[in-house]
Amino acid sequence: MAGHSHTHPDPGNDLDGRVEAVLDRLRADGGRVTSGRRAIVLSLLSARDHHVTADDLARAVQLDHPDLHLSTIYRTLEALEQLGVVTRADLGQGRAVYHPVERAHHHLVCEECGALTEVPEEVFAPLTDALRARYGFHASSHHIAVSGQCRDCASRA
Amino acid sequence: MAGHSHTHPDPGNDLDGRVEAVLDRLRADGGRVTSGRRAIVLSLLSARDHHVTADDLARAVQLDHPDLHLSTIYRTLEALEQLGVVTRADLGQGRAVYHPVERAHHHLVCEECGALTEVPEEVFAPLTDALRARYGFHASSHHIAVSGQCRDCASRA
DNA sequence: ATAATTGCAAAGTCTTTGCAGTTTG
DNA sequence: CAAACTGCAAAGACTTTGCAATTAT
Repeated sequence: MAGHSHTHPDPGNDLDGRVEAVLDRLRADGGRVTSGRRAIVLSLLSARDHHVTADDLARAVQLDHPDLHLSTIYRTLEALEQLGVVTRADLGQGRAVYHPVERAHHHLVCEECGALTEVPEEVFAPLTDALRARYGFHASSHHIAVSGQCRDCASRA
Repeated sequence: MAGHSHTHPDPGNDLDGRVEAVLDRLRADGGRVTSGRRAIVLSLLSARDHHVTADDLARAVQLDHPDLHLSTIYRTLEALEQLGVVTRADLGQGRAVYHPVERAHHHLVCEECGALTEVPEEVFAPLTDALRARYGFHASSHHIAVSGQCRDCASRA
């Protein structure tokens, strides 16, 4: 993403603006905005190419807000999820990752090395279409996790 | 409930024989066969159309073996999984279901009512082929859980 | 005999929840 | 001010593990 070179050294696209937009949605929903929440949203949006666990987020945010408790992270993530801002994807084993709702995608989880691969939704569309047609089942847009072996682990075997 | 043979070998398929076959594999692997393990295997194979959780299995087996502990179930399931006799499928939220390795299939998990739908592997084959071709990712045969809304819950919405 | 299995209790993960004190709008 | 958020501690669901006692082979 080539940056606009005028006055803002903003990475990619206007991060602060997007953060504020999310916070506004929170407010519009009757929620309050605290510095903790702002930090959480910022961290979440900054890492939009990564998937973060609640714990990842806690560690990141706690650099600046040492007292921000994990339970707050969970509660904030829950609020954001309800707003449709983030998606939670269960990877199995009780772990879940969160990420901003942008590109719809699914996940490949390597059972051996744990590697996470993102796959655009389109790849899954034929499947989800078939599930709807044949089973009446409406798959969630961001919640499919496929486990197996990643390329490296498979070739090593 | 048609289990009782008069004098026939079981019409559908010989359950006892299959149980013993599994137990033999256990022995062949250096394992021991206990009455608890036999009961677990029997219960597992009897319910092959159902998916059972470790807890389901415990409740079933404990009718006859009241002292059989949940940890034993888990350990036995782990052994059976290593033998390739059962598969464990993570459904998200830390829950897992086990079932004998027979028909390869995947799962649709309704986020609202929890309903579990089995889908034969063939339906997923185009997807898993694509994942292999495009990402080098080898999906496990029995481990895909798709969450979403089942037909009933979707129509109710 | 001896290595595997078992029950039990305890610990481990990840997540959720009840409360009382703080803060936001 | 009232409603919403927060930290804390505790609980919850599910699974794993260390041990000494038991049991299969």
